[in-house]
Amino acid sequence: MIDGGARRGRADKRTAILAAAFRVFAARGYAQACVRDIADEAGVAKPTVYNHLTDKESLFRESLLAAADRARVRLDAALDGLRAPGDPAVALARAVGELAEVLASDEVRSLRLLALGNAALFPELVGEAHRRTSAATATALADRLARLVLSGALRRCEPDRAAGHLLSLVDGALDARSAWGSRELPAAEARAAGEDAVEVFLLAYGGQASE
Amino acid sequence: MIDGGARRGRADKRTAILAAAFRVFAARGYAQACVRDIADEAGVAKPTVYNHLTDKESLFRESLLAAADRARVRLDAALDGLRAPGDPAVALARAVGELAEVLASDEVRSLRLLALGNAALFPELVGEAHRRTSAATATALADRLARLVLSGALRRCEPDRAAGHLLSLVDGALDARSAWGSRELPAAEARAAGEDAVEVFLLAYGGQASE
DNA sequence: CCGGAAATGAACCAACGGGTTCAAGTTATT
DNA sequence: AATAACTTGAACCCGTTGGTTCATTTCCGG
Repeated sequence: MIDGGARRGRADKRTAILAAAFRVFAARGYAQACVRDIADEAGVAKPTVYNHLTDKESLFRESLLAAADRARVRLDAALDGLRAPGDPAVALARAVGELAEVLASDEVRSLRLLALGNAALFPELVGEAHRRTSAATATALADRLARLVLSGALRRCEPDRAAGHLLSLVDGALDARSAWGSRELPAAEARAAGEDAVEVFLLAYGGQASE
Repeated sequence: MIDGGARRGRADKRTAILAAAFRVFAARGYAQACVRDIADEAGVAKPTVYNHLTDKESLFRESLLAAADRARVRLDAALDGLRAPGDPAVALARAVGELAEVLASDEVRSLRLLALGNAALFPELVGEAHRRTSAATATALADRLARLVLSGALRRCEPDRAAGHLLSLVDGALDARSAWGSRELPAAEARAAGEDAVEVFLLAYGGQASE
């Protein structure tokens, strides 16, 4: 999120470049994206790109990590609904539905795809992106689930493990319905996938009351 | 699996080329893999490659689809254990453990990664690979689960939906434990992930006896 | 409004790699 | 043995693209 390098050039150009880079990389893939296109998309001249970032590789790294941080914010926000009081079951369905929507969004999907698809070239990025998004979401969700256990809405269990299971169900449902992302998934359907996941999750983890 | 084009050149060379191509693509990624390397890996001269396949793109397509068909065979084999008689719960754990091992294997992981990572260049391949592996496995598993429902080992449910849930749990567990595949997963751990998935699955779907 | 940093565009370089060609050697088939 | 198909290796062509240079213009802080 923060890296304290002495920035060169105007900051707004830099962020425009990184955002454009991510879009172009996502659309064409790393190798097929040429710096020229990225510069155009950013509304900037090619030398300007090289004034801000040393080379194409760092362009990829930085733009991807920035996207990961943006994704993290959105994922966290989706789970924030679980902090509000109210019926835990409906809150869970709502929050996870929202989470599924975010996970199915273009930006988040592209992020994961780009990291995975270029693992050969950027091995560190896979783990780093995973840490900043999936892993972070898992622990955040585990925290929320722990409270639900205490409140009796969920049966006694290990929150981390349960969070992993719930996220697996969501991811899996999204993958299956979109055929690995080859079919565009409308927001409503993504939300439905999330709610479906919650339903099964509650079958396994629900408290006595919700069974 | 079969495509009836009039084959040119010696058949053994062709299969060697496709196998080598898949290995090189998996190791370096599509764009970074050069035809020269593939020819070397196959123990063949470059023009020979172009004698069998028109260009690099078809080289990728064919090698990937061939790998998908190989994967399909292994996936089906893993589920075949469910046909044997015996305690359904242990059979399920064993079969899904084996399935997880196959899913975590280099070849199957690479296949998925290559298809997803080059979706921009080969959009059709994503759906096709998904159909030949994940989707096929899902329906095969659904068939097995249906029998388990009839035998009373599982509670009444829609087999397709249940199969999707079980596979989600397996995939998710593998992704989480390997950090999206960035950490190599030993076979034993993969198997454990599969068995863990079955455990939760049975919590949600187990018959009265297994609860 | 002034001065230095930053942005521009155009031209340029060099490496890389897909794809072809060709003459010579090898393998099957009849 | 003869013939046709296949393979080989090496050289070659050429488009693409990452990265640089530079003279000129634009922008922003003081």
